[in-house]
Amino acid sequence: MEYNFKQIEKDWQKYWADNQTFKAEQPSDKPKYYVLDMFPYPSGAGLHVGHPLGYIASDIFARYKRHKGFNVLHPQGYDSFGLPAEQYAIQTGQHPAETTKANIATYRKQLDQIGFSFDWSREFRTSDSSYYKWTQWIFTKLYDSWYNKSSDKAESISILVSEFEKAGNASVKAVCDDDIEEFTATDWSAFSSVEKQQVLLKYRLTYLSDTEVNWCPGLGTVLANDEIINGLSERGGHEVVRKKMKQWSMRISAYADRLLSGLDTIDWPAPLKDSQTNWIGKSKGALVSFNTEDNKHKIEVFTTRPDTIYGVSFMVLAPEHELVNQITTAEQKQAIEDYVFETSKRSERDRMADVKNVSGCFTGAYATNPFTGKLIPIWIADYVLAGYGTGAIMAVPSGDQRDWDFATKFDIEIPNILADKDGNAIDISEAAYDGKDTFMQNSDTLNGLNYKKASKLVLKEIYDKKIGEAKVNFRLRDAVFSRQRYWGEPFPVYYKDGMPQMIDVKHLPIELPEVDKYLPTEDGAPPLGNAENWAWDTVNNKTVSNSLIDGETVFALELNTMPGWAGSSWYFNRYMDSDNNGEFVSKEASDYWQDIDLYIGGSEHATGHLLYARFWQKFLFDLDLVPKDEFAKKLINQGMILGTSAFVYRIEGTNKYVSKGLKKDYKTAAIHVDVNIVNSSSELDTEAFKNWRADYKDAEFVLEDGKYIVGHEVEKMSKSKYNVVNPDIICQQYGADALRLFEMFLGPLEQAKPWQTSGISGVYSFLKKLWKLYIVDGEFSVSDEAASKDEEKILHKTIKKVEEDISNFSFNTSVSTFMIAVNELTALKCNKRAILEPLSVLLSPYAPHIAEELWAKMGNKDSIAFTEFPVLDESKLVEDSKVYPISFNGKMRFTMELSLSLSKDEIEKEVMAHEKTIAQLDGRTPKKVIIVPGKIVNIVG
RNA sequence: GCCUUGGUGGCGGAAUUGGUAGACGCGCUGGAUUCAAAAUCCAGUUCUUUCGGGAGUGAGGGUUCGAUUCCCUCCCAAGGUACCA
Repeated sequence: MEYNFKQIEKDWQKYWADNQTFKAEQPSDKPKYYVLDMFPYPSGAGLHVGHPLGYIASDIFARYKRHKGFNVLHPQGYDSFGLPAEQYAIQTGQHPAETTKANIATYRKQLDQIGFSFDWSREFRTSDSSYYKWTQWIFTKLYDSWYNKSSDKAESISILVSEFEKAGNASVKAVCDDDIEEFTATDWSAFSSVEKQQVLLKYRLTYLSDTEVNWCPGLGTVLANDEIINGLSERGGHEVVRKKMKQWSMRISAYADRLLSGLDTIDWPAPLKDSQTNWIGKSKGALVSFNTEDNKHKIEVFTTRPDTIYGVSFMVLAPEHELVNQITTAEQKQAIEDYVFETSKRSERDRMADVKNVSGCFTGAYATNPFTGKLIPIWIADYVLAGYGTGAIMAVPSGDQRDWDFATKFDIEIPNILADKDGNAIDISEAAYDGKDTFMQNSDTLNGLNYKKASKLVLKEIYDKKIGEAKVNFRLRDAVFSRQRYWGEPFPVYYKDGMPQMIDVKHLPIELPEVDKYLPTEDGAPPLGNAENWAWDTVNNKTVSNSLIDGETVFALELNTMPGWAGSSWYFNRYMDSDNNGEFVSKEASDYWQDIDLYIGGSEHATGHLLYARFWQKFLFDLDLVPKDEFAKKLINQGMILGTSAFVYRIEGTNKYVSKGLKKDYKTAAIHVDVNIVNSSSELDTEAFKNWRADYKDAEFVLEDGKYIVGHEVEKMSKSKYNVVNPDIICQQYGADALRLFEMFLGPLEQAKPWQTSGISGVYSFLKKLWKLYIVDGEFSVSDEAASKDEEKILHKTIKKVEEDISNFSFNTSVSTFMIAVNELTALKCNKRAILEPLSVLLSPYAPHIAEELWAKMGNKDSIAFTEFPVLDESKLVEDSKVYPISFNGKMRFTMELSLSLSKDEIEKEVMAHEKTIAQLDGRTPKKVIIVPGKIVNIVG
């Protein structure tokens, strides 16, 4: 009767699959609970031990909630569109769909052997046309919508059209392009069809525009800001340059305020909320116009410190600013052109590399400070960004370090407008002072006022002078939604007279066409330009050969595809009703499931997926298509599991390797070595090393004590560092239950922690010990005897801790609790059903296979999965009492912690039992015992 | 620079209304069992010590009878972010 985990795990996985044990009920009278993992992109490398961490945690919670009587939705699927499959296709010619299919098969096999309680009947892939049909549909909905600032929500574009017909656009308050001219109802009706479409495009929530994009020549595509790290592409590390292209964009800026305020309503980790807050970057300030000296031009600036306007001594425009050419004087023309050319040549990367370097060029023009009336020079400099604010600033060198640096370098005046509370000027000779705890000086009507009062007053004056207004500015820009890639959702869009037209939902999905090669075409069009049947027949409503394009009934289709985040921005809604062919999700399903109760995934999605998904959810909510405007109530970021890399030390210039302890005597280079040929005491298998790779065939070693000892370092788990541990091997050697317990035991869920395979022996021997509890004289046996007080105490202690831990997501300490319980029960030789049955239920979320097996062996018919969670009986918990002296109102008192279950008499007894201790502590004996609620007893000395 | 999180034995980590610091596991040491090994079981394992003790949760200070826990200053590490006006 050995603990045969291989057989047990195989049997129960089959049982769960055959019985569809974890299929969510629908409809159901039970309360719902929706637990979701961020779905994986199925990469070719398969899973390593780090990947299942979050899945194990969510699985524990899902199983726990089932025990608690909830109807649990715990689905899984795949985010299967993406760049790696496409890159592989470019290299090998293999269709991305094939690669993806094969990778998913591997993933599924790996996931299944860990014993997750996923409801696989709801599985889908974002690359399924039955799924992306609805991604395309949501796109058309966005296209058919605009953002009404008056009602603060998205509305149908037809409402906007009827408004235009009635009264033009003067009274329309919308989030839209900023280059819109006013028109009346008469103007509107006079517009041609194409003109009308052009106007409407500026209002739609998804729109076409010439956008300056991050073009990555290495990948042949456009990247979003969050796909760029330090000026290089996240994938591949290729250079990224700025380029103008006609692109679809998402008007996420319309939701900036709601995305910000919505954060207060959800239970997400603080760092994640902070990074979204930063990303949205709301800043309150003012728009102020400065006239040029000749009064011909107005330069509008955005500032968060309008109170410092008396300290403005120059202005700076971004080199790309549209007024640069118009205001530059003849003498400065050449210098300015040179400077603009220089900056445009510099890549983002160069610009970031020398942030410290102050550069700029004088335009020769002057503007008037509207408050002081003084003339101030207008410069251009690349520290002012065209894309933020108005692309121009009023420079206050006394209060802004960059302005101070600039003024110092180019010898511009630095007027001091800042004083302390006593009216003494603040020293700005060495650096600017950017604190807000100052009082104004040399500022006319603002003198002596603090930051708050001065800001308020100056805003009023700006408004009265009609030179500006208060303004809230966001860093968040509209998201570019076009990718020049093959392996993504095609747009449901064709072009008529150069204007985009949506294809009706009736004719969706527009399926991804076949192409012979996955690279951009010769003339630089996206890969879909290679497709031969990529035209839209508006009579028969189907895709047809490009040769039939006539501009009358057959039109060219959009060649771009959607970005990776399109499919992942709404998928959580689809699991609620994944087989529905008529709707993206039915009203009944979304009314029942509502939103995700617990969402688990990595923090790397903070400003990508998690922001876009919130945006789409709010949009769908505005259209009354989903019941909640935030899609996930609670979110947990699981920490990464790091690999422990191993190193050998090659003596420089040789093929000789020195053991770690002796390396200080040599000049060495550390080289990664496969962790699989190193044993648990850091000893290298030198023969395996020689056979590992051809270069090491003739390797020689300098040993210490006859062994080669490797060095270790904790790093991210990755193939190239040879530190990847495959869960398959762990499952083979120790079983899925041991893997699950160990991953939880490693440390707090949200924290990064290193993997050490040797540590798994602890949880493995725990499982063996548990199994042995049931074996008496070689036979499986449980006793029906009543449990003793000690045994009950062990059980209830465990119930209490495990339940607390699960609700706090501290799964790591539960594992310790189980170990302690089993050690104690082993010492008592307890094989009583009254203890072991509830213990199995407690353990089942963590180690479901062994729990089910023992549950069945104890003679229970139904699966343990739906058995009620054991209820805590506090009276069984008799803890030892503790005595502490405390001081209260000057008198010496004592505090004593007693078990809750004790009666008044028992408390008296306990107190008297501690009399001696108390006397020792304070030299007195207690006179009176005061019992207060809870477990504290005050004893007045 | 800014924001966030964290800093406890050889290692991963326990310890919250402030109350016996180091649970549990790994590793290590000794023992039992074995022809031997594996497995298993038992004991020990923060440091230091003249065996009475003493010190100890990144450093320093504060509050308190009592601080890993609360407050202040600083140091270090990890993650995010950045010419954002």
